[in-house]
Amino acid sequence: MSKEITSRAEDYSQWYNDLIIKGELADYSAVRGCMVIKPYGYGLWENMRDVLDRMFKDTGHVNAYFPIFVPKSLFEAEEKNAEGFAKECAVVTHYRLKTDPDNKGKLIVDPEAKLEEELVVRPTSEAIIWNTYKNWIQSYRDLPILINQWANVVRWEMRTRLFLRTAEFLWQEGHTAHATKEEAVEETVKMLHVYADFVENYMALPVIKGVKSANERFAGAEDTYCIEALMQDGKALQAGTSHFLGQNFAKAFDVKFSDQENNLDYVWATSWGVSTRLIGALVMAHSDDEGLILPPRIAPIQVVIVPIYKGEEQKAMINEKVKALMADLKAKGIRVKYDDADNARPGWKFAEWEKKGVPVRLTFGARDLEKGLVEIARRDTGAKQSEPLDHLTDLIPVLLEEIQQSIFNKAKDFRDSNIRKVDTWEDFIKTLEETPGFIAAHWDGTPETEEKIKELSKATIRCIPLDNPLEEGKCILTGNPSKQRVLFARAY
RNA sequence: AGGGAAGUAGCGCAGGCCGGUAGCGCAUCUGGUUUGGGACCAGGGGGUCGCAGGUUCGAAUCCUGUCUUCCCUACCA
Repeated sequence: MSKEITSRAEDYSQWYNDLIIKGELADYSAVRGCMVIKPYGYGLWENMRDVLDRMFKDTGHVNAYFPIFVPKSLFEAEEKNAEGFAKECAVVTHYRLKTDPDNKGKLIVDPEAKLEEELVVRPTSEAIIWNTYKNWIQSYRDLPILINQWANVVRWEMRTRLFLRTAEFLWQEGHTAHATKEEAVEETVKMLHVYADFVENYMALPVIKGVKSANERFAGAEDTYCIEALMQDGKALQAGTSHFLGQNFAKAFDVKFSDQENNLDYVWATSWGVSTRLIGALVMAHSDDEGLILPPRIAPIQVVIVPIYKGEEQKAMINEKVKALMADLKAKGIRVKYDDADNARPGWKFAEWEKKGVPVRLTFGARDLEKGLVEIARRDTGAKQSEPLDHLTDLIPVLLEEIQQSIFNKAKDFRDSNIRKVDTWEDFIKTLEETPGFIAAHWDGTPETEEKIKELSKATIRCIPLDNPLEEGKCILTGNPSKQRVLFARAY
């Protein structure tokens, strides 16, 4: 936990925003609620995307692309889904502008160019995709369809936050169609595990896998599975979701298939997605007051080299040694950057790369090099040590892995020490105020009680963990009998 | 939508109560000296003070209206 972080939300907000802006990940744009992802931040997203894409393909999926516009009539076909998103849709109503007759040089929307049917800018793609699948599926031989799409979506949120909740965001959405319920459920759970694998092993962020309660379920889903992560201020963040959609979309879009016995039945569906919100999770979970801390496996730059020299002669000597090392490191697949800009001093560069969270910094100083040494600094711990130049090629890959593990362990220790069992309402409120984090508590299983708890405490049920042990108990609010604890937290 | 705050140089802010030619820090540009943890000196450029009215000899400042943004509630990957 960062020494400057207080429990006050606005301080934490400020800290978070500064990290992202000063770390060069993203910035606010001219468009309300939308962000500009800068090259460094986009590089991070690309690395995450590449790993996920490989995982999707390894589990049998292929990529495709569907339109950004969804005709309103298609959008409203699955009622619950449409209702769930209706409040936050951007809608295209016209297709042309014209010069304002009263004010030359200005444009107005041409009232003559009103669309016959409005187009919804996709907040998610189930509607357009299932309308398409209808034409692709006739027989069990056409199944399963295992498609993923990398896309942008728009959700017109009232309140926005860089990466966590922007009006437009980038994501992937998988949409699969299956012949049986069992196969669809299996797919839903399989993809949840893919997400957990990615977030834990690449983003170094421990997650809890679970199922959402009815209140928190995706609009139009039968079951929503999720991974939940804990941020440094003790609030939870939903890091990814995988939905079992049952036959809801198949029924809404009339997607039927003939099975092997020639029976006609509706298709079973899943959808699953993670977004650029993951970058927000990464920032909030690992950073400190000096800036970002990026896990080596997805960091855009894994090693940065800063030279320190006096005069051209030393500079040339250092350049030569750096060039040789860089060639070796690149041959091992390590992303390395040489910061040889001569308009900034070393101290400036150190601070700058620390803000950007580069896992390892090498300082090539003329003084050390005379002894054949190079200083290695770890971003995660701040530790510095000098090592012989000729050992670096072997040492750095090992060090990067060690840092990856170390960041994960730190986050896991924090998470584990902030899951608390609570049995009374008084303790529940007190724990939320004094030591925020996950709270494992009994709940009577009714949506009404969940709603009441949310109203009174601002805490929601984050999930019912997958491997949750059964345990007799009493609901913390109503005292009614309960068979298991569920995880509560205040959330982003 | 309800409650609170703010709009002044690219960024961050002061000035406002008490009207009198627009200020500071960072950034930027020029020249020079520097380089082992955000260098220093000197000089320069950049603003119709959110917008529209009003009061006044004179408005960043006072008054009225208006727009925008942020924070707290509601919604949400």
